[in-house]
Amino acid sequence: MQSQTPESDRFASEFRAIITYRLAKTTNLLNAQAAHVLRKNSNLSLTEWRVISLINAVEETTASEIVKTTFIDKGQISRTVRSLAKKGLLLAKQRKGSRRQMELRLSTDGKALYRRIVAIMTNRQRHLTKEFTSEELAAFHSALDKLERASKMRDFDG
Amino acid sequence: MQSQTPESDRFASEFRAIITYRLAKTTNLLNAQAAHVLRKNSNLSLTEWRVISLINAVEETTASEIVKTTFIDKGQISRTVRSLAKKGLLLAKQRKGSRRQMELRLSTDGKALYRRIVAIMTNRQRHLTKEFTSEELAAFHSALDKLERASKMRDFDG
DNA sequence: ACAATTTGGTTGACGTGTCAACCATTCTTT
DNA sequence: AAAGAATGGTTGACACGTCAACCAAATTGT
Repeated sequence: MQSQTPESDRFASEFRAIITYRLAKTTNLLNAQAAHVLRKNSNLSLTEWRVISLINAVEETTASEIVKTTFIDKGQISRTVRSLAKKGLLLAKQRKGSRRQMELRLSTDGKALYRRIVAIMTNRQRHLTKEFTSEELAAFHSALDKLERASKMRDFDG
Repeated sequence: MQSQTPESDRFASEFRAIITYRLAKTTNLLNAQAAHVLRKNSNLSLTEWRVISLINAVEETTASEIVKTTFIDKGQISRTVRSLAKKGLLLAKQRKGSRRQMELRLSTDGKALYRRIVAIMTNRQRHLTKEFTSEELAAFHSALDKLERASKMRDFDG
């Protein structure tokens, strides 16, 4: 068995203070957890799952709209859409009045899978936030907003 | 020009609420920012930078200790250590009394590079947190702690 | 109507992250 | 002292992310 104390070592104090480091670590842990849950309950990757959720939320969308909201690379979205289509989980058809935009929707299988997985993921979300008061949650979101805004700056030398 | 509103679209409300999604997005933005800053000011990858900082903080360490604190994959650490050694930024020598543990330290070049980059990164850290009160910062860290603890659970079905 | 620009999407190359197998060494148990 | 388990580290295979080039369609400017 290993020590339970998180970061029970001499790095601890120095690095807990660095916000990006902490954030990256927590996100990695959470992503690994999500990937594990998905692997166990489906054959979806995390990106595939995110794309499915997104499409489900708006019924019908396009690749570029997904890119704009998620900031996931457009190449990756292109490939993910194709793999989901190949798995029969989404339907991509020409949007009428356009010869290049694709109208993306979940297939019947896709919707069913979504419903099955979202139930599990909602449990997870509940578990993750159960020690948060609603004020804490709001504060957390607002902190993320601030960080996102601050992430636009590119130069810190000079 | 594009709309300035973050997520000024129909996905917004649904997904802002999902904490892991928000977290992943913010972390991606911040990591991209860090990678950009590093590319501009050095030839270090983000992982290399993290390893350098870690080693600097404790003077002397081993690969496995880095793995334990960062949760970065040990294979990746192994390769990163090698590439840093190849760049002449760190020294890996046999720890005495052990024929397999490597004692890792920064070289003179490594220390100089660290000092140069850490100045920039400290500016960045300041920029990122400048809109935070110290209470907000503490609350943010505590929220990350809670999430980290909650990330250990693996099953949400059943 | 035409050229120039922007947009939607695809592809290839490459770097990084992740997993599992593996080996040598060290520690534990008997 | 030997067997078995645990540890430190390396490697290969592969999935995923990221960047840039590219193409066709659509929009804008003149």
